[in-house]
Amino acid sequence: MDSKILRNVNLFSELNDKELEKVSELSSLKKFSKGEVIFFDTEPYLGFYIVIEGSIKIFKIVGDGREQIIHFVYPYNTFAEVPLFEQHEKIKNDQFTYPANAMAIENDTKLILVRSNAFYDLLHKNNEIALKMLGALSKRLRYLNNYIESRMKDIPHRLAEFIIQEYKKSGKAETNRIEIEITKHDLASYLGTIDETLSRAFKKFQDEDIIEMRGRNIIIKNLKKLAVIAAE
Amino acid sequence: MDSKILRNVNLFSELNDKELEKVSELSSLKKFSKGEVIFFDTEPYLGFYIVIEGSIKIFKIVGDGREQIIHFVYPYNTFAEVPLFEQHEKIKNDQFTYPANAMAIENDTKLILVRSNAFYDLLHKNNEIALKMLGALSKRLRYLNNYIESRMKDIPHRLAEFIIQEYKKSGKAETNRIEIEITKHDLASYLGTIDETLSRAFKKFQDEDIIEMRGRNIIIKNLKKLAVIAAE
DNA sequence: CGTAACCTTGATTAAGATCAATTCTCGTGG
DNA sequence: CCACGAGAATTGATCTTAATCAAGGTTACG
Repeated sequence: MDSKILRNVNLFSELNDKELEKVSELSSLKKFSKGEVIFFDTEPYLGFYIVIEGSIKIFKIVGDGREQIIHFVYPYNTFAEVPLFEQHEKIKNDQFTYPANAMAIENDTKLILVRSNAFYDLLHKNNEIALKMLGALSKRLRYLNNYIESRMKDIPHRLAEFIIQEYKKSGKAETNRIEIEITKHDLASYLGTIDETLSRAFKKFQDEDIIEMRGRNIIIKNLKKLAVIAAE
Repeated sequence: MDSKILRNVNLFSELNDKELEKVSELSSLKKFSKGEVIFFDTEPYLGFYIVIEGSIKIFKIVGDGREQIIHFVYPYNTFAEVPLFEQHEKIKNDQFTYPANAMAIENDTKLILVRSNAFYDLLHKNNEIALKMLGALSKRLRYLNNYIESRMKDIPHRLAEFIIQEYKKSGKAETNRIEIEITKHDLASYLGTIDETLSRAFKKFQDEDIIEMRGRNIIIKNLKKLAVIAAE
């Protein structure tokens, strides 16, 4: 695999050529098409992934088979690093599985798999990497904290939060139009609900003249009201 | 503060005397009585804590003022480490607050506050500490993952999970009796519900002859059934 | 032994899931 | 270019779970 790609990954930015080469040797580029499963939460842990192109979703299956999306991962971000820090012997003996399921949500999704064995040594030698990982994990912890907090609010509330978040992400300067990149089904799952309930929440916002919709495009007509709903 | 106490904290086990002394200098032992607030999520971040004696709860306040307990912390465990790994400049300028609220749940709860400035240097020099922190954070991530997963199940399910977990913790060998250490109110909040609903769930289990209760003592009469409920 | 904190019980209400139909959208082949 | 069909999205009716509201009962402890 070309070690040049790795250089763009924030996690590896401090590595010298030799180290980069080492990671590269034990990493591999993998391609997935839309809907393809990257791993199930029952599979033994091999290593963590970096998204290079496309996007993936991390999800759990609850009781009756419904999926609950925990997050989406976009280029140059990593996922499934957590088991790395278990006792290494256990990973070697396949005693660890992935903590959730992962699936590609776009065609031509390109990922790098970094095998845990390769990474283990590096982590122990290179303090800078450990610190970067700490940064990444703490970011994830903060995210999960927010996630848990927002799960205590009702669905319109969560949807309002989501729309505002997307609005902030998307330039926001000149236009009030945002486009959601995922299917409504995935959005419902991400918000912790089902298609019908999401649909009704969208309808409610339209009836109240807060948004206008055109397929996957949302035009925000009353940001203030939306913010009020999101805030409480 | 006596640096001998610090030696018992797993996080610091690899430190030499000099390093330990350094941490000690910038740490302080604090005592709290039951119900005393350690920090609110609106206060600027000073550093993380280690529980030495007693116990504390970490919680969020949701919309209407109800509290939602995220976890309990017991002796020799740390809490509120996450903001440590933010850009240090921001912490210095008080731009970070604690991520949630913390309160003592026992009298004579003794905590050590490790100020982030002291710790910052250490973390950058001592790879072993960074690795231990990685272990601690990944453990927490796994915990939150489970927490999110269990929040998708109904209350009897979550209660069954809790009872089994407690049963496993408590020796479990000879007796089926377990004692819950926290109030039912805190348990309700931890399970993400209210007192009345928890009470009804307990009643349901008693009516079905799964458990028997005597105050805060639970006698498990049918572990198998309990496991079935917990499993789905 | 009295009072406050803790816990339980019952009746009612509300949010969202489930079940069951439609309707909409869009790509494909005739 | 149109018609068809499949998947996506919407809508309505009903059901379930747990929150809310309102009393009571229990326990612990000064």
